[in-house]
Amino acid sequence: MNLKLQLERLFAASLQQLTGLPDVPAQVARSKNPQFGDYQVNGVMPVAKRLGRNPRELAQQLCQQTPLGELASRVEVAGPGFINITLANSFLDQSLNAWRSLPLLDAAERPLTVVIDYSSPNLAKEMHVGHLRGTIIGDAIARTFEALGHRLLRQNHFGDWGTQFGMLITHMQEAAQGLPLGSQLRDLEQFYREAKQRFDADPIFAEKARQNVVRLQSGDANCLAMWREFIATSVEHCEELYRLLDISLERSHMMPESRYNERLPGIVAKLESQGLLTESAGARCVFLEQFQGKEGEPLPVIVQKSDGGYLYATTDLAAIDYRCNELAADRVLYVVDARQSLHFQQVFAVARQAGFATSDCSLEHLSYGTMMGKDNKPFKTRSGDTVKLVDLCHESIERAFAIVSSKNPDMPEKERRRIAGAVGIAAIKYADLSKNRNSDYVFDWDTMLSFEGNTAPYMLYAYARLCSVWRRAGVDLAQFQAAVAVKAPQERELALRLLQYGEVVETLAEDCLPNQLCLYLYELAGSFMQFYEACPILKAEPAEQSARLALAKATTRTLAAGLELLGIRPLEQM
RNA sequence: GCGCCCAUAGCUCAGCUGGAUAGAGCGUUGCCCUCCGGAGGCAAAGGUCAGAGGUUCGAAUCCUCUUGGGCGCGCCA
Repeated sequence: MNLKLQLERLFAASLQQLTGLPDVPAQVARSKNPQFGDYQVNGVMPVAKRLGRNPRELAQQLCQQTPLGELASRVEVAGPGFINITLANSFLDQSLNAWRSLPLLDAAERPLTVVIDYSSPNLAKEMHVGHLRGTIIGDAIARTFEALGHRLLRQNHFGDWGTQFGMLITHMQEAAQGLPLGSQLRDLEQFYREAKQRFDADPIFAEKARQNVVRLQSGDANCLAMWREFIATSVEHCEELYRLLDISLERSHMMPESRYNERLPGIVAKLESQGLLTESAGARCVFLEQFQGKEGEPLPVIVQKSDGGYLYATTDLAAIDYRCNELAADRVLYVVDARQSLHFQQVFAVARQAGFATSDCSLEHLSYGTMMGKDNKPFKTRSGDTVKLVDLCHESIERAFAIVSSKNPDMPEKERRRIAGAVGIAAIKYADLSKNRNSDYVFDWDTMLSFEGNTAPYMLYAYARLCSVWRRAGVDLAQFQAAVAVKAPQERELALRLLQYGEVVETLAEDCLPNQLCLYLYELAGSFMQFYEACPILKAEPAEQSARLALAKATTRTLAAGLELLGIRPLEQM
């Protein structure tokens, strides 16, 4: 169900017929202003300009030649050459009634293999707020592609192989005596800080750490064993968070850096055989003309250090090779923060040049901005430390619990805890997802936990209210079958909004901006609230009641499905 | 020095990739409970879209410059 696409095709076809020009888009868009109908055709004016014709005249002809049938109740030329379309109520009814027995989303006409690289924490430390956005946004995008029937492959490219592991292993060797390792690693952040302190302060420790990196990478059994133990603990920490945040990443999606280790020499060899490698100050680099550094000197992509070690650019090249050639990806999406944009530009360019990425494989860096505190500086604790993700989640749940308790003092505590758990996590996710990922955003507890405005609590409330209607009506949602019959303006508005679900989700798979879906769901919830105020359901006459319940059912399904794409579980009561 | 991103209502943010009179929420000022969950709905006030040029039927959106902010630029990831 994609009204926009349906109209676009109708008008584009007759525009082509009318002008003889191939591939002219009709530029159908939702109308912002209700006086301009539901949809508008914007594509006539540019074409008229190109052909030196009168745009209003051409628009008039286009209206007459486009077979809209029963679809529209009003089609008119307006302004300099817009065509405004008002859909017929009967068409809205028919479409909604047909939709009842269909999946909410159409399967993609051309299913793609889409690889998405997200979350990808560094296992040396515990996950902190810096990982939040990528994890949440990536997860929503992944769920969306899946729902549209694409072949979606999650890749959790976590950092388990860097230089820091030498440091951590050394600290484990020296500090592990006495306490069992498990208890030491309970606070990974603390453990990392201690190791880092010793590394910076003690040259002997630092030297041992460097040796341990070499031993680890060359397969020393002892080092490997300690490394495995550390990684296992760290992975458990991540998984605990994924469960808490309801993130769809699982073991099978783990494709850490270490897994590319044995491929790295081959990557460098291929670059060399293609004459792309240059040695500079002992390091092996690829220089591309389009990248310049300070003072206009060429900027290298270093793929092998002077000591022979490999770098994350090398691993990323190996990952591109794997994703494009072995996984046969059509699109590879990197949900990584904006500061790495130069890195990805370089790596993508080298990958193309060297043929690791074929020309029909699209490499996309979906970057996102920084999470800021209320002071407009990167979000930190009062003492200036990074905030651990677990702590953030628990604080959110606690705050939600206080709010839920004040709203429902008589509810059993267990129930309030359950609701607070869902609301607290939903609030964090929704606050992030509802903002355009490209910009930095200010993290504010009061705004995100507010029940007013475009927030998780408002959305969950709207859903709970819907569920309450079903309980009151004594009707089983799954069993209920009745036809929609739109009359009141609020019913019409809601019906139209419902039918736009598909086009919104399909757009999301194009531009990967989940805030578009949030906005849609917020407007849907708003349309429902207005309908709910203006059109009584339970007190209506039987015929009217079942038509309204039919609208309510479509709303319930759509809201639940949309929230699920965002990784948010709706609550039946709150 | 070079490059990327950002600047929209008092505050927090949208603006669907160039469409008509720039929209929400908070806050402010009012209104609506004989009503299915008031955790709601309705309304008002609030704007030089940082500034200046340019492109064109049409610009918050594209181009150039200026100002102000964030980030990144050789062996960390």
